[in-house]
Amino acid sequence: MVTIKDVAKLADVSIATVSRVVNGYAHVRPEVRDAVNKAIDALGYRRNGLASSFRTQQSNIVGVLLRQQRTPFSSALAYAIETTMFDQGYRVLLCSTNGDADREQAYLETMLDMRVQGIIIRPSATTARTVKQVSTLRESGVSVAFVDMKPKIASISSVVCDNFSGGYQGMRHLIELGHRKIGVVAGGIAQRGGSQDVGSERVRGIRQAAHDLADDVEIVFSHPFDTASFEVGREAGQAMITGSPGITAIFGTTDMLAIGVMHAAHALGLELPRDLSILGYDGVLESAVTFPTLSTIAQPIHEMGQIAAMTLIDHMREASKSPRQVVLENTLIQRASTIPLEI
Amino acid sequence: MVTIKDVAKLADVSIATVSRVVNGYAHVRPEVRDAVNKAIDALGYRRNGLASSFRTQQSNIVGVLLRQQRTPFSSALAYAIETTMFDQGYRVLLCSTNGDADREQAYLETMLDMRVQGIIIRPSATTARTVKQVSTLRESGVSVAFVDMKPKIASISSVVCDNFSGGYQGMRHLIELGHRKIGVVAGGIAQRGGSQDVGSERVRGIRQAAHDLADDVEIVFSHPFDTASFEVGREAGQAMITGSPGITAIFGTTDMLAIGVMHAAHALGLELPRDLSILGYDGVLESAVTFPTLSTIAQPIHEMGQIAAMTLIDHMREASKSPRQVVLENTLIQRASTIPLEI
DNA sequence: CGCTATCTTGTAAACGTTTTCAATACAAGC
DNA sequence: GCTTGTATTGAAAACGTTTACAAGATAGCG
Repeated sequence: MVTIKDVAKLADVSIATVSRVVNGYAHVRPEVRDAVNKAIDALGYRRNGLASSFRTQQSNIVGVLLRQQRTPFSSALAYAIETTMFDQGYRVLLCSTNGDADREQAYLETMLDMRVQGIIIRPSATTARTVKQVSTLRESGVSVAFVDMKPKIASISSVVCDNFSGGYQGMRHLIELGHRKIGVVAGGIAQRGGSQDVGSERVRGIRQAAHDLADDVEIVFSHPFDTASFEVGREAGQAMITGSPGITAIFGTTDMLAIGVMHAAHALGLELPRDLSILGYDGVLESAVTFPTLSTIAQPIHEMGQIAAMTLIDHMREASKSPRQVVLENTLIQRASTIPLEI
Repeated sequence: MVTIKDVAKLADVSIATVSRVVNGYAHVRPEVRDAVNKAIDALGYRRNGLASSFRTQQSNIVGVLLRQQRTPFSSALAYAIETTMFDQGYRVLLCSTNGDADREQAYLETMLDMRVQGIIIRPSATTARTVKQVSTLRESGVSVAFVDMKPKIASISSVVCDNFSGGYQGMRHLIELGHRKIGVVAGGIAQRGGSQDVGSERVRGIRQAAHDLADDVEIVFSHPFDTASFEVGREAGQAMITGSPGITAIFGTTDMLAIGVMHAAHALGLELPRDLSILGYDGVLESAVTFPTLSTIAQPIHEMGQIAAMTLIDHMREASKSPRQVVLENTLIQRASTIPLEI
C-alpha cells in the first residue's frame, strides 16, 4: 500500500505538505500542490481512511438502527436516510435489529467502536436498556435523532408523523362516506407500557373522530396486535367480517394489515369495494398495487427520512444546536377501496 | 475517553497485558486477568475500534453493493446477507447505487478507504468501469463475491439462480395447464451488451420450453424492458391484452411485472384467473398478497444471501480458497392465479 | 536597510492499539 | 545447584495520518 510518505518522497516535500494538499488546506504554493497531485496520481495513492479516522477520532459514518428491514415502510425510510446522508458526504451503517435486544446492543456497540458521529434510531419498544444505551451514546459525544417515535427525553431530536391526526382523518373519511359500523384492525401497538407508540396514537385519533363527528358510529376493535403483518390482518379481518355482521368498512392501522383484510374479504366472497370499504395507513408502494387499489393515510416517508438525516447532520456539525421535534402531517390518498356507503 | 493506558495503570500492569486480556489471548495469569477485567469494568473501558482497526489495517465491516434498496427482492436479499454476516461477527455497510455509476464509484471508494475485508456486489449493468473497479479492489486484497449475476471473470465467486431453468419451468407449467397462446412481459433486461443478465436468461428458458414441449405454442413477447416495475407491467399488460386477443396466460418475468399485468387485467374488466392466468417470477412477499394470489417461480432469496455471505466469509478467512460458482434452483409456487385452460 | 506581518514548509509529536522481542520467574529434570 | 524449557510479563516500536509549533522565506512598510 502506498502511503503519504511515498508521495512525499516522490514529490520531494514533507508528509505534512502532502496531508495539506490531500485535505485541501490553504497555504500551499500552486506549483507544490501540482507536484504533489502528480505524485499522487503517479503512485495511485489513496488516503488510508482507517488511519485518518483514527487520528481524528471520527469516521464519516452514521449509524441507522431500525427495527426491521424487510418491511416496505422500513426500507423506504432507510432509503431516504441513506440517499440524504450520501449527498451530504456521510455513509450509513444500516442495522436492523428485528426486535432482538441483543442485536440492538451489539450494533450499538459496533457503532460506538467505530466512533460514528451520529445515530438515527427507530427504537424497538424503547426498553429501559435502549434508553440507557442512548444516554451512554450521547455522553460519548454521539449525536442522536429518533425517527417515527418521540423520545421521552426531550433533549433528543425527533421526527414523527402526527398519528393521532392521521387516525382522525381516516375515520373522518369513512364517516363522511356514510359508514357507521366500522371495524378497526389495530396493529403496531406496544404490548407493555408505551402508550406513546404509533399504533396507539392512531387508535386514539380514531376514537376521537368517532366521538367528535357522529353520534351513531359504532367501532368494532380487533385485539390490539403488536405486529402489523399481512397474516395478522387476514386473520383479524376474517374474524371481524364473519363475527360482526353489518360492518361496512374496515380501517387497518397499517397498509399490510389492510391488505390482509382485503384478502380475507376476497376469500369470503365479498366483492370489493361494493361490499366493504377498506382503508389502510402508511402509503407504502404496495398499497398502490392491490386490487382494488388501497385508499390509505399516507405518511411522508421520504420526507421523514430526509428531515431526520438533516437534523442529525445539523447536530453533528454543530453540537450546540438545540434539539428539534418535528411533527409531519399524514394525508389521505383516496383510491378505489373506499366508496360511499350505498343505502 | 478511557484508554488502555488508564486500565493498565489502575490494574498495575502494562498495556500489552491489557491488550492481551481484551483480545482473549492465552498466557495471562488468571488473577491478572481478573484484575484487568475489574479495572475495565470500573473505568467503563471500551476498546477504541478505530485504533484497533487502524493498527490491524482491517475492519470487521463488509460492503454490500446493491442496485436498489426499495424493491422487495433487494431488501429481502440485503436482509439475508446482513443477518448472516452479523451472526459471523461482521457488520455490513449497505449501499444502494440506484443505477447511478457515480454513487457506485463513491461507495466503492468509501469501502476501500475503510479497508473493508470483503464486498458483495449485485452489479448494475456491470459496466466496464465496474469491472475495472472490482479488479482494483481485488488487487488491494479485498475479497469479492457476486450475487444474482455471474461474473465474466471466472476467478470471482458468485451465487446465482438458474434463471434459464426457471423460465423453462414457468413455461412448462403454463403449457401443462393447456395454454397455447402465452404472453411474456419481459423486464430486467440489460439494454446494451450483457446477454448473461437475469432477464435474458429467463426469456431463453421460456423460448426453449416452448420449443421443447409443444408444437403449437405461440408466444407474444413484450418489448424487452430494462426496468421491471409495477408500472411497466401494467402498461405492457394493457397493451398485450388489448393488442393480442386470444392470449390466455401471461408470464411476467418478475413478480412486480406480473402484478402490474394483473392490474391491467382487472382494469380491463377481466375476471381472474378465469379469463387470464398470470405467472410471476421471484417469489417476493408481495406475490402472496395479490388477488388472486400469484403463482410464481420462486427464488430462494434468503438462501442466496446466506450462501453469498458465507462464501465471502470463506474467502476473507482464507484468501487462498478457490472461487466457487453456486447455482441455485428456482421452484414453482402454484397459487391461485394460474389455472387450467377451460376449453 | 530593518522591522513586522504573512505565507509556506518541515519537524516531530501525538492518536490507541497490536505485536515483536527480550526479560524475568518458575518448574522440572538431572 | 545447574540447565533447560515454558509461562508470564513489560518495553518499545510500529501503523499512517493530522497538527502544533517553529523556522525560513517573502513581502510590505517606514
